[in-house]
Amino acid sequence: MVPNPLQGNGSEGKAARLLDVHQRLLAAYGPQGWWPGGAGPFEVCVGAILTQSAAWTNVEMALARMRAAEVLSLDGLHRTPVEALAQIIRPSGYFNAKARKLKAFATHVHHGHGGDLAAMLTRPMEGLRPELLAVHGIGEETADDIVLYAAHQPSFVVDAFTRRILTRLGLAPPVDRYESYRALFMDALPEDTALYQEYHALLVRLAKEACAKRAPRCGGCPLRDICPTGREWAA
DNA sequence: GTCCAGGGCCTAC
DNA sequence: GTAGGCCATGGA
Repeated sequence: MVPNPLQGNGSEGKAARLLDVHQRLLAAYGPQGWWPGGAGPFEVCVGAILTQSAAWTNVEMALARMRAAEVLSLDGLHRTPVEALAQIIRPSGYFNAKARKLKAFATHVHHGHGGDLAAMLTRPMEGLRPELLAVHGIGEETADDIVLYAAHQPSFVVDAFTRRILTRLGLAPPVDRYESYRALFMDALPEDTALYQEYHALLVRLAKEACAKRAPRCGGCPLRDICPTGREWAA
């Protein structure tokens, strides 16, 4: 069968629509420049863990406190007791759980790669991603954050925003799984790290700017004329 | 006061 | 294999 791109059914139609969505978001918001190297790979890894179910402003507070306490390094994570670390990262929420996760990450880099984070991150993502997933506290989204923004390898990041936006656009995959969403993007898009980084950041921008969970502002949404559910919220 | 934020682990069924 | 509880702060 030959999918009709105009109907948005079939993988080819979805691929074309996903490319169209990126073009529209880029035109509306411009490049977002998330984690463009200002934060080193280590800080990206820490940020990826701290941001789990937390607002980024809270993560920034925690990172600043870690920097001030001189524990924002692999060595710093090692020598700081988990209880002390938890107090430092308090503002990011779930601080006891996240302190354990940070310690687990540091321990893994130490034991698995002799403390050489760069060596770990230069592994091809086919090996790196499963390796990260095996670390306590690193699930699929966090692993992809690290692969994409710290290792600079093309693994698409799916978050709650991505799912919400695709659902409203009528582009959600039939099976509601992380991997289904990830495959949707990776099958549709060329394998391009910068593109994946920008696309994900643009989706987050859209979610905050127009496609909020409650009371979305569809009037100002750059996707309003290609979004089938926009009308429900137009008033 | 309520809701939400750049999730993941653990346990029970 | 999956649904539900749990972890917790700060801003809107």
